[in-house]
Amino acid sequence: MARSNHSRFVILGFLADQPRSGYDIRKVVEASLGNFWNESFGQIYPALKDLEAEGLVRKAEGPQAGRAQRQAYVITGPGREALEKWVRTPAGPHAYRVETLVKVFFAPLVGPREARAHVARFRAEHGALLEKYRTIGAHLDQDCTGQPGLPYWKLTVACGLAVGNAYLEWCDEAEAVLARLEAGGTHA
Amino acid sequence: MARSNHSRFVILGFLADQPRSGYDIRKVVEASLGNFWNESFGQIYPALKDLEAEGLVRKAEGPQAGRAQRQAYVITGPGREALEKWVRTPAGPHAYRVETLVKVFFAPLVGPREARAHVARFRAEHGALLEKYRTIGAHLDQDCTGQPGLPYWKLTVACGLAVGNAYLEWCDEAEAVLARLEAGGTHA
DNA sequence: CCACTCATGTAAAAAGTTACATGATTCG
DNA sequence: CGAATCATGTAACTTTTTACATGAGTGG
Repeated sequence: MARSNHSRFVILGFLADQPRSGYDIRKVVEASLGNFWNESFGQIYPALKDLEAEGLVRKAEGPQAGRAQRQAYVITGPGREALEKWVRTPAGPHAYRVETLVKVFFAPLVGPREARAHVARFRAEHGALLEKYRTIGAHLDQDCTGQPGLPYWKLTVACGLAVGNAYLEWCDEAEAVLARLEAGGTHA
Repeated sequence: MARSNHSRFVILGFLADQPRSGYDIRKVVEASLGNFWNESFGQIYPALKDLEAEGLVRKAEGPQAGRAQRQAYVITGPGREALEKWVRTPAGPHAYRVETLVKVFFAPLVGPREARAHVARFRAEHGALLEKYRTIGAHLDQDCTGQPGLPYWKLTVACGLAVGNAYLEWCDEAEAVLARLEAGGTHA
């Protein structure tokens, strides 16, 4: 089964919006796809080279805006076609690994106290994430008014909020269950 | 930063419960950690060899229950120690990649109709997942009554349910937004 | 001038998936 | 006996992370 190589298309996606350098792409991925996707330089720079070799992007000519070493890339016609094709393609199954849940699963080995610590950290993490999503949402409303992408982008933020809230509610439930176990139970 | 090599510990975790073969481990991971973790044979068999070389597990002796070729492994004292240490160690940041959200993010390129298709598939996927979690929850209640791990295991299922429901609710919201866009909007 | 950020890139390692090869056992 | 399942394992490949090396420009 041919692999889908998502990184390439994420890069193309941001070049479709405007010319950007590898460094720019990294930043914009972090700021917008944020916590449901990320790309490291180790992926971006080689991918840009490959994309150029295949004619899906080309180097922006002339003096670059900003710093001297900066090299922006521009998407090409075939690049746009490849991108749109990928966007239309059904997503693969949603695989996710949640280390915290695995540790809660095995927590009978170490007792409810340790499990509660995991839950507490998980709560802090997702609390912070929710804050971040709220900030992103506010920025979107301010900076992107009128842009056709806005409703789509807000939906992705809404998903982060919905799931983040679900995690926090689960933390409440877990905390209650584990506190009762710790109070009442005899454990190793 | 030394990597944590989670697979090893998941394997140890299931050997702590009872002796199992690589094949067994694969099955039990799928059945219990299910959709928030998975291990493939390509990870399990090499990992078992390594664990044995390090003295964290050993081969079960004598004729194996079940088939002839079956080779079960048993966790050792040091293995148990290493496992408990890992279970106590704080989980790393919760990284997750949601391909569907990336495609929704870039969907302005292809219009609301395509975005709705992504949402519909996402809904079907998570609907099925919720069913699975309910089944697992029911099995837990039936088969694991009285086992000390039960409340912990139920918590992991509860988390799957909470998040799955959040995804479904988001699908409703997304569907509504996109339907409005498709009806009213002029798009490329 | 020094520290910091901007910027590009490579090399190596780690992690994970997939496909394949092999053979035993069970069930119809 | 043939098909399906049980069972183990390897090799190749893809993907991703991490660490490192390098150097230019900016601000104090």
